[in-house]
Amino acid sequence: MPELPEVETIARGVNARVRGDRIVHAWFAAHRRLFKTPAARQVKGLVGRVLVSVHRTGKHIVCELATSPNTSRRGRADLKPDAQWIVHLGMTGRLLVTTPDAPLATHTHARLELESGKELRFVDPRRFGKLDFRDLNGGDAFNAAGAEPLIIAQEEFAALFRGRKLAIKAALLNQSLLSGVGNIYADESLFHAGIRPRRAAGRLTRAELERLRLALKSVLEQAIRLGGSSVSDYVDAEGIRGFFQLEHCVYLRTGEPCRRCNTPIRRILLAGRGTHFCPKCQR
DNA sequence: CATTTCACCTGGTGGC
DNA sequence: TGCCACCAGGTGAAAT
Repeated sequence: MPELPEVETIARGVNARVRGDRIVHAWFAAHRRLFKTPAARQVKGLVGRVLVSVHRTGKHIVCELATSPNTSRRGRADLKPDAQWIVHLGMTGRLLVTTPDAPLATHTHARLELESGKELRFVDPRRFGKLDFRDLNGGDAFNAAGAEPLIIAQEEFAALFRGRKLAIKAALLNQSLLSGVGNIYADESLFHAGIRPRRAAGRLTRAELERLRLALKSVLEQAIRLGGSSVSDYVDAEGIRGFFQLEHCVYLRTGEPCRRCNTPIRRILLAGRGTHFCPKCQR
C-alpha cells in the first residue's frame, strides 16, 4: 500500500500519539515470514521499553526505544534510544493507534499494549509487511540503502542513474538507489517531468534528470500535505484516508483523458508493474 | 555485476 | 449467485 507520503503520514500520527508511552505487553501472530527478528525476541525487547519517538526512513517506520526507570512521561522524550522497532507495511499493512476495546480488524498480526491504555496495532491482509527489532548496543541501527528523495541534491541524483540501461521507471522503484518511491509516485513524477517510463535511465539529459528530481520532490511533498493517496484501503494511524488520489494525473487512469492534453492515458507492463503515462505529454 | 522475472498473500472487481 | 481471470501501494530470491 504505502509509499513515502503514506508512511510519513502514519509515522507522524503514531509519533504524536505514543511518544513517551511505555510498552507493557506485546502479542504477535504466528506468521513466521512477518518477522525479520523472531517474534519471541521482539516481545522480549519491546516489553518494558519506552517509545522515545517514531519517524520514517524510506518506506520504513522506525520506532526509537529506550530502557528507562520509572521516570515521568514528560521526561521520556529525551531518553537515549538503545533499540529500534522497524515496521515495513508491504502492500496492505496498517499501523493503527487504538483504544483497547476497539474491535479487532481481521488480519491483525501484532498488538502492543501501552501504559496509557492505548494499543499500537499492525494489520496486514496480504502479509507482505515485515517487523524487525534492532539492539543498538549491538551496533545494529537501521539504515536505508537508498537516498532520500526529499533532500537529495542535483548532482547526487544525476549520479544515481549514470550508465544504467534499465528503464527510468524501474530505476525509480529500486530502493537501493532512492528509498521511498513506489508505483504511484514513480508514474506521477514521470508525468510531471514529461518523461516516458521506458526511457533508459542512463540516457536522460541533465535537464530531464533535474526536471525529474524536482517533479518527484514536489509530488511527494504535496502528497504528504494531503495525507497520502487512498487508492483502496490506505488509512493513517487514526484510520483516516488521504486525499492525494484526487490529484493523480496518470496512476490508475487508463483510458481516461490526460488532464493536460486530453489524450487517453496508456497502461503498459514495466518491471512487472502496471505503468501509466500520457503518450503525448511524455517523450 | 546489472537486470528481469516470479513467488509470496488476500481481497476486490468485472465479465460471463 | 457462482466461478474465473485479472488487478492491487512491495520486496527479495532465483534466473538470465
